Amino acid sequence: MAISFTEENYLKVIHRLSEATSEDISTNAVAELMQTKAASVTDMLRKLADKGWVNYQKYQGVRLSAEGEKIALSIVRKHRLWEVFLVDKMGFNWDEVHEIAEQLEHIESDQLVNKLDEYLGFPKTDPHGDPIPNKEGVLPELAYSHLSDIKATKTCKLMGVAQDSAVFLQLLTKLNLNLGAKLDIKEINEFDRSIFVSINDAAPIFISHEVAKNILVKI
Amino acid sequence: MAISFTEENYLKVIHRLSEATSEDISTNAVAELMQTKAASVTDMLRKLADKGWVNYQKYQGVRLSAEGEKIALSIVRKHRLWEVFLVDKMGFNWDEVHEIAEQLEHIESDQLVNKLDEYLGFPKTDPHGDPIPNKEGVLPELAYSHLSDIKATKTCKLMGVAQDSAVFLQLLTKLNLNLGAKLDIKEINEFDRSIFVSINDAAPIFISHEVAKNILVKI
DNA sequence: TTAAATTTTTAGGTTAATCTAAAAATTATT
DNA sequence: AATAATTTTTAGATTAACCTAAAAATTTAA
Repeated sequence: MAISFTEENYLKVIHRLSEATSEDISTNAVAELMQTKAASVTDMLRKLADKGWVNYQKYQGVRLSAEGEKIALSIVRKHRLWEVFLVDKMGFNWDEVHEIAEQLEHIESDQLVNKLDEYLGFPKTDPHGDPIPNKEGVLPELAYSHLSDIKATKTCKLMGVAQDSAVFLQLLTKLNLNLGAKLDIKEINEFDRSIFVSINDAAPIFISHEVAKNILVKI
Repeated sequence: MAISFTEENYLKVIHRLSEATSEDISTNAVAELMQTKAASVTDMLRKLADKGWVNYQKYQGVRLSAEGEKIALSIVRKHRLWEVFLVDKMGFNWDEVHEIAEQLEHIESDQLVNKLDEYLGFPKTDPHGDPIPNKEGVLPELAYSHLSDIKATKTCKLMGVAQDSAVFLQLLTKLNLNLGAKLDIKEINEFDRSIFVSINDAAPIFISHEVAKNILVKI
């Protein structure tokens, strides 16, 4: 069935919200991420339900159907593969690719996506460490922790970020916090939950809880 | 000023029609290429004129303004660069890339286009031999002849095609008529204007006038 | 457990891009 | 040059995606 860019974006947003919870997704939550009004969301949810891509009962919130999930994952796959392309082949920085990938994710050609995947060497994650679904829509399992959840001084490796905003990514770059960086946690401060950490064996620095919450590490 | 995909497609079509003539372009001609109705075209032409991208007086036809020309050329540039990408990097055949490039040409990022151009080695033509405008919108001059216009037996080189349809391109591929092929014209038949020609020194074959009209050669 | 606050939906409109049918203008033909 | 044929425009609708304002349902709090 034909799908519009807008419908794709709704499915993507519902998918994103569903990853964080097992509850049904509220109209308002969708509205906020879609940067639109709740009334518009209600209209669209009814339409998506008619097409069989979501399960929706009014006042009860929404969740993706199996088919909706499949579509959402194919968009995520395209988004993340294009991000790899932009960074690895086009030479963009990791904080510059999100907006362009938002456009490229809507290009429709399974053949192209699969050729791109091959051309990039079947990457498992995008430049922010987010997992890339394979052709069948299966996400590789990556068991990462939020840096903020770590309770003891130890060594870990930066594997991803929980936020793609340019300001955040630029800050990380400035601090030398790139994908793969080695982190030696020296101290965890109870007072403000800041972390005193050495990055790639450099002199240790303080990292705020706010930043640590958005850093994913492998222990 | 913001521009929609549809507006971009109208400008592209008017540009294409303008290349073939110095006259103003008729509403019907635009309607045919846009696969829509004349009434819809009239509406859009008024809108494009309001935005300053075309000069349009009702009943008098339309032509691109300087600014409209600039936009159209930037779309052509993107379309053709993406076609090179699809053939050279993704491994598509020249008859498979048009539809995908129709989508990719609307991706908005000057930075991306220029990086792509560089990545591809600043190609002068696309996989069909069509010239690629540079960053400034200047088309390289390629003085090619239609094979059908050649009057005497001689040797020439296949430099491009005047049509991108998949059936035509697949026929050329079957006949070994690829970009760069050497053509030895052995005979030109007055009766049906067919051409007896040897391709890359193979045994000569007959090529119809209809096909010859759509082949561009360098003498 | 009722009232207050919040969330969600409905009702009624708007805009962009399209359509059909009819009217107006232009071009071609006798 | 008048009429016929064609092209183009106008008028009035339609659809997708959005909006605001008001009504209805749900949740929270007194």
